[in-house]
Amino acid sequence: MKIATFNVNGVRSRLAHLLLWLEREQPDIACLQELKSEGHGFPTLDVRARGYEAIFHGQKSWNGVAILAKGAKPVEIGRAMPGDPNDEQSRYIEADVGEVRVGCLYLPNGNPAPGPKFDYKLRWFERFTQHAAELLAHEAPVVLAGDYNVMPTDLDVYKPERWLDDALFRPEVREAYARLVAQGWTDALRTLHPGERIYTFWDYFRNAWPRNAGLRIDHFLLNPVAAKRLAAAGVDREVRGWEKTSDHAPVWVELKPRAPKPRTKVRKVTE
DNA sequence: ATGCCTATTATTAATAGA
Repeated sequence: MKIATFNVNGVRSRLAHLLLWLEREQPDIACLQELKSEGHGFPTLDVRARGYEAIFHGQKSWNGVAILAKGAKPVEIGRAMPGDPNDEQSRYIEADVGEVRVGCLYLPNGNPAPGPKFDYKLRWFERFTQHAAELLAHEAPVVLAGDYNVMPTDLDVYKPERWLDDALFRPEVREAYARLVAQGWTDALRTLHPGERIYTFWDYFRNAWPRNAGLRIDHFLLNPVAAKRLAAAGVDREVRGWEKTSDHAPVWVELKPRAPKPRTKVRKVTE
């Protein structure tokens, strides 16, 4: 089973990119972020024509998240991150797709830091961490996928010293990510590719893509049940090279099928 | 220290992104 996450940076302006990517890569589940569109702008019929059913949490102009699944509509579990009933921003949606629980997130950017936006980011991170603690022990595989807006370590930044005061790399944010992972989550890409430079985002500025000045900010966290089945993980870098493309590339993981149940012992005789 | 580039919204400029 292939599960992907893709910050599309505008689902309407990036519709052709999204559809071409779905046709080529055929993920079983796709998490999308930065729809930048209200619900009625979501291309339900276009993705259905490619074999996908979708649920989404849209918003005018900004934010917006969606979960797509091949052949079956995701069963929505929730769309509001607990902890702040006044939070109006569409940054999270959670669903069951078959046996897999999927959380699709778009964590706040937080710049400029310090400031109210940075405070909001840290509070959101804390709410997410509390929610994740409940999901960790779920009996079924849990996959938390999306744009976390944090580079976890120096290895995840083309030039760490330049980003020290940025909201994506400040110590508070890296520590928040580390605390989350320490609950028992597996960072899928880093676990399968230790020591490797992996980027998922390249700024539109500064000629970042041609010179590979990238950041790793889109992540997959797996609970122990899912981590046991982790078979492969990667980045669809070629998408970032397309014309008028998103500044993020899609990221994916491959989970092995569920192990067959051990043979049952001799059935108890009841009478 | 700031802009670079891009999308959205609302009217040619402001805001947000990372």
